[in-house]
Amino acid sequence: MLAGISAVERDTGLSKDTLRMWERRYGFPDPQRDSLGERVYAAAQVEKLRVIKRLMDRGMRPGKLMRQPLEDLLALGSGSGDGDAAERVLAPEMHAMLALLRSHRVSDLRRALAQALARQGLGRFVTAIAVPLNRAVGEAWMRGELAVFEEHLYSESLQIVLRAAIAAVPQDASSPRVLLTTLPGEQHGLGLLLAEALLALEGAQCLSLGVETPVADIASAAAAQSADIVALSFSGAYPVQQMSTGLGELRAHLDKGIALWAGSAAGALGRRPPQGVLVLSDLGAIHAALADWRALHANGD
Amino acid sequence: MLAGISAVERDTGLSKDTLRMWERRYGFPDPQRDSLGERVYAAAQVEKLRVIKRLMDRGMRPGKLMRQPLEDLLALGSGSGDGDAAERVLAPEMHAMLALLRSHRVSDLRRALAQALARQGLGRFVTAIAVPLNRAVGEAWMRGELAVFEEHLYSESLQIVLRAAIAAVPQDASSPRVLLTTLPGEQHGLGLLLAEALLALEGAQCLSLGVETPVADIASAAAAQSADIVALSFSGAYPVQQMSTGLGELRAHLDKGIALWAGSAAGALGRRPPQGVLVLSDLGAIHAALADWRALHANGD
DNA sequence: AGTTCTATTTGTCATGGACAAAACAAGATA
DNA sequence: TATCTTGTTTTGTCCATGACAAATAGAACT
Repeated sequence: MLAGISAVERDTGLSKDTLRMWERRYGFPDPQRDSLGERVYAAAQVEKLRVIKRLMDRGMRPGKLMRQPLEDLLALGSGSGDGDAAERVLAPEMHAMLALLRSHRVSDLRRALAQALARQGLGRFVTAIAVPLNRAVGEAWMRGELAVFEEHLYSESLQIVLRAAIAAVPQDASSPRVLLTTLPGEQHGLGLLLAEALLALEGAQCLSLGVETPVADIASAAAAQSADIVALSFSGAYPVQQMSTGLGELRAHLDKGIALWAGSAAGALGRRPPQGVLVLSDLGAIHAALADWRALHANGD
Repeated sequence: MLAGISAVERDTGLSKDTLRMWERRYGFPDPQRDSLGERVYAAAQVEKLRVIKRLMDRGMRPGKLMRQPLEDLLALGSGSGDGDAAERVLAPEMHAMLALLRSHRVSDLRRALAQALARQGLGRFVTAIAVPLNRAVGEAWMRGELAVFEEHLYSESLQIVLRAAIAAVPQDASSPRVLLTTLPGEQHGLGLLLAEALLALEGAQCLSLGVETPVADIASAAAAQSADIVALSFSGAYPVQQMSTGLGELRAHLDKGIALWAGSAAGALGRRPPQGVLVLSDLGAIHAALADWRALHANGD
């Protein structure tokens, strides 16, 4: 269970440069060396690095995390939830779903998701089930209660259910036309799918490019499809600087008449949102944003 | 239209180290420097790097590609097809689809795909339409006839059609149970989806983990789901060494009774396939492989 | 409490050297 | 002719260290 620096980079998302720098500055990680003098990381250290990465995505700083033992880090992870109470109340069937996931009853999980969807409707399903479940899965992973492959199973199941639901929403030629994608480096597509579901439900005409579309190509696509809105999705793991730069560039490439929305759970961008970009800090904000857009473009634009 | 080394790494898939090394050895790329002495790549060079990368994925060596002008590289790309004749004959409606893609008629493209699927059946659709279309799209991209976002549109459309088709295949509790995924680093999920379609069609019970599952987790998942077969998909861009190492490791983690299949277009692995791994060089090989498996496990295992 | 300024923290980039693994070429052997 | 061995070239990754700007935290000040 030993990994070279390249594998660690793949598995943690931390660059080789960063790994070496941390070792130099903080003394962690502390890899062994093979006969060639190359770093060899023990599995436990890789695990700790993954936890640290996830905590950093929540805004914590590496210098303080680095020396703490793994246990304390895990405590940090579950303790800092700011909406726990609300979630626990909201979660009648969520726990059942988590249990299904833990016992690997995938088809039952998929069925439970589909049933919840049918019962509550797509809109409530997204905000009341999918979003809190996402967070719960992430936290369970960090506490070590969930293996990576279980996270994959969850992600796939939800994706299948959502895609089917989106396909079932009737698509008339209504406005606005929304182009959905993520910037290069953002491989997380679930948020995109959730946004697409809500938008489609509100009668917007959605077109998804999938993940990781270069800025110039987003602009081309928006022009070619005569989109009214370009909606980007960001996960907490996306570097703030890249987000800011990317949004600025895209805004410059994009026709003035096209709105640019950025959905991001990370609050960091909230302070200085680039001009001409609407930051939605929450999937729930989509409804209001769409209403605003429609009010502004009511005169048969 | 200038990019830092980090952006080039993202957009080309070439590591920073490789980019610097090429510059040192071959004199290309030849970036300008900003006021800080950092590399700044012109868009044309990034474009050429992308083409070179794709040619290398086909087995060509960088030393020879590097000094040739872009035009010659493009010629290499389209000329070296080894099945052109067959494809041109097979492609009655493929060209129509490509035309739809080029004119950005996405909903029409999706409809055309769905119609072809309904007419020919899932099996023939995959081998006679999806696979050659994949290749055609890739080549068109390399000739500069297709923008990145058009490739994304294509990929999304095909994915939606395929997922719907797979969901429509009745899933009884028949054997074998197949677990599908890709190794870390392989983000290309279309091949996986195509394989899943064919397997589901043959009555196998498919469970996909999506892309990039760590080796240890694949093994855990296979055990938890009591899979009979683990099927991995590799694109041409996947490093041969990583493929070989990964397959070997996975084979070691996996129970002896579980078969390990690797679908790879790259022939490079064909020479030295790791022991206990069945290499399928072609989606068409799935049928035979499954028949073999069933023959071996006929006695109600 | 809010704002400006300074100090610290942190990630990324550059350089140049080293080396193994892969690919290739050539010669030897069956 | 085809296959195997062996030497050579090509190629990517890794290492160490130094430098610096951008982000953040903390302090001083209005």
